[in-house]
Amino acid sequence: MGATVVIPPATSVHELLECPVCTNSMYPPIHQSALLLRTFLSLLHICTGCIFNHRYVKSNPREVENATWMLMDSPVFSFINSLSPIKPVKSAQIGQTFSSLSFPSPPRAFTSSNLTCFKESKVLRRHNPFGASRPGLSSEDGNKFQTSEEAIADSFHPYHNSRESQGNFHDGISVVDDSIALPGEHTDFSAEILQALNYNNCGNPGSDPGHEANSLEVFNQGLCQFDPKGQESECNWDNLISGDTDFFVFNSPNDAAFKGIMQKPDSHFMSLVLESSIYNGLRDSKLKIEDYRPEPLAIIDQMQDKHCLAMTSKTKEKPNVEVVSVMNCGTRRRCLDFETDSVQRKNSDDNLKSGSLGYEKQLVSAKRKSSSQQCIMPAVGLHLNAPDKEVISNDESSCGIHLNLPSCTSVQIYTSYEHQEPLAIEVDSSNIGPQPAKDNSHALDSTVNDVSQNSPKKKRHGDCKRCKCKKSKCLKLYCECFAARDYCTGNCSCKDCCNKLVHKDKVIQAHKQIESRNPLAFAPKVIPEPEIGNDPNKTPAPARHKRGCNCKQSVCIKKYCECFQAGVGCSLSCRCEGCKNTFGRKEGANSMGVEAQLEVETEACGKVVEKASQIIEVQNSDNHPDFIPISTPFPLFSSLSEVKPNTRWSQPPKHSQAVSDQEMTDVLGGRGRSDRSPMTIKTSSPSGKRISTSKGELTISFPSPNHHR
DNA sequence: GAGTTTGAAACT
DNA sequence: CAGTTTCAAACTC
Repeated sequence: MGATVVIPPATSVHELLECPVCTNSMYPPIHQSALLLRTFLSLLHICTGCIFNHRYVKSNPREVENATWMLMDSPVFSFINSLSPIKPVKSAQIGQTFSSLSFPSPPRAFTSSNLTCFKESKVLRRHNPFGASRPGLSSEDGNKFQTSEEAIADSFHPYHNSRESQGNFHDGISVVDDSIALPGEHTDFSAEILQALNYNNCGNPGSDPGHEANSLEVFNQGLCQFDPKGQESECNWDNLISGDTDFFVFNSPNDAAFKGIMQKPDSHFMSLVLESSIYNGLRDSKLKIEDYRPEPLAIIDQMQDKHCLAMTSKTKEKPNVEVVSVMNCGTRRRCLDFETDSVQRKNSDDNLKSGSLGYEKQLVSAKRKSSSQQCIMPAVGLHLNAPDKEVISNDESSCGIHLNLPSCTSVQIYTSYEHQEPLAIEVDSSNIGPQPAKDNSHALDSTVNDVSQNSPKKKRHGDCKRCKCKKSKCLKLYCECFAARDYCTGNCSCKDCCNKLVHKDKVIQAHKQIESRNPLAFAPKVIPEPEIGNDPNKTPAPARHKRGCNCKQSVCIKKYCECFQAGVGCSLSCRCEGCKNTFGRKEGANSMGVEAQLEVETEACGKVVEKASQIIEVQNSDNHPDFIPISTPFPLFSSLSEVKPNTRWSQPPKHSQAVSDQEMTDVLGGRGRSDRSPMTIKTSSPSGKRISTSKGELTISFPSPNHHR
């Protein structure tokens, strides 16, 4: 307790952090479900691989995160628990504004894999959250908040009861930006904010009275980035834990961090907290904050989505900062409206003259509507300087966060609460520039998709749709959501769905029933494969499907095959016939004749080469500055890199659909691995085919037909 | 978007 | 445990 940890900042946006334990580059964030875990790890700069098995993380990133409960027994967790909160000793970068939308275009797509962009970190320093400097926050106040550890603990099972799982957790991590200066102009605002965020009455009878108010939110600048021209907008989940600049975990809104943020409306600050079913704890914390803000406050009941975004932006304009917390699955949502405009503040009583009333009206309207109609509200986050704009979108399909930026750029962030779902942003920048590519979501999609790789049956190419169960009531493993231990959302198109919080009992019952039948039914399907010596040829994949597939028709080269879908090779566990899994065939799958095998291999390899050629073509034609070539450690494309020496594709070219992210992902090893180790792609020719290039043209050479594995 | 194919899950 | 049915995702048109 009380140890001071100074975390050095990365020096470059593209600099990868180094795990102090293993000295490897840190594994990037994998998906959203382990947000808090990754937050902790990021703050400690300890990579996921050092928490879990490195090879397992490589091959089963999602499973690792699904197994974050393991952390509870991890000494690292104890270590984290023993640390006092962190606060930065270096200021956030200043100079990016929403008004100018000068966010740098982040790397896209493949960033999450080997190329995760760990942006510039702040030097963080822990401080004692139990110090006397907690004005206005009594111990009783503290009881109102679920600790971040509790949130994590609660999050370890999607069907948890956050209130039932009171743990013996203590302090959280607080990151305070000491450098945040308070423009006098905004002093009143901050005071107002803080006054508004009055916690004196916030209570949580169910909480442990011994608990200190704790980490409330995880914020991270750079999570979402907006292109100045509105042509590019992305949410970079990697940034969420990458130690990026302003990374805040508030002890409470009364905490200095919160003050700083709110007192500095021009600070470049963004945050996004996804509220999934596993984030009830965090959500509860959020709920507490907003519960006791006297006004303006709107309560939106009976929400089902699971997002929460809070954001402030650095803008030279005085933003109306409205923080809207969206609760999920029948829990309430709270909406905050922070006005920074002094005039508006002074005239706060005269809301008719201020835009905030517009918010209020709309929010209240939304509340009424939601209360009366039990509508499913998509995620709502923060709205900036857009009092005249729609605050909350009731479009279920949007399932996102609607941001109205001062520059008239409306940013719609689409994200499912589900960790495996793609995240997307749409930017309506009609007033400031060309319309963004319709498929802005694609970039994010790819980003998050990368993050969610190796997870079977997760992604459905850019949309927010999820399961479509009709008969199973989403209470059987047929249902992807249920199988992933997630609740269905409004994004699902299922019928008679019972996989909702309101049917929690049914869900748990079904869960238990299935587990009684098969205790491992919800266990990761892909497990690490022990290395076979050091011969890479004998280690087709670092993981394999636990039970193996049983494919008959698809010959394991389509997503019907769970092995293929998981991006792993087939193994002896498989009972497939005519296996042609490009990620690796099971031993003894060479029953086909040499010619047939060669044909198959040629076809498979040809497809890979074709895709690679497309990529190269796109790259050459696009020549985008953000298209960052990097060296490839990975055998297949080390050959391709001959086309462009030392070239690999950290991102797909922007605005190009010539090669989809998914395709690229597929080409680059299937599921978008999140580690940055060389990927094992079985198209590296079981028969020893070699891909070489000459003057930019790809050629494939084949060894003797007698060559077999 | 509708229909088909496919293989896992569930059932017998 | 094997065979059959159910189911929903993946795929095709």
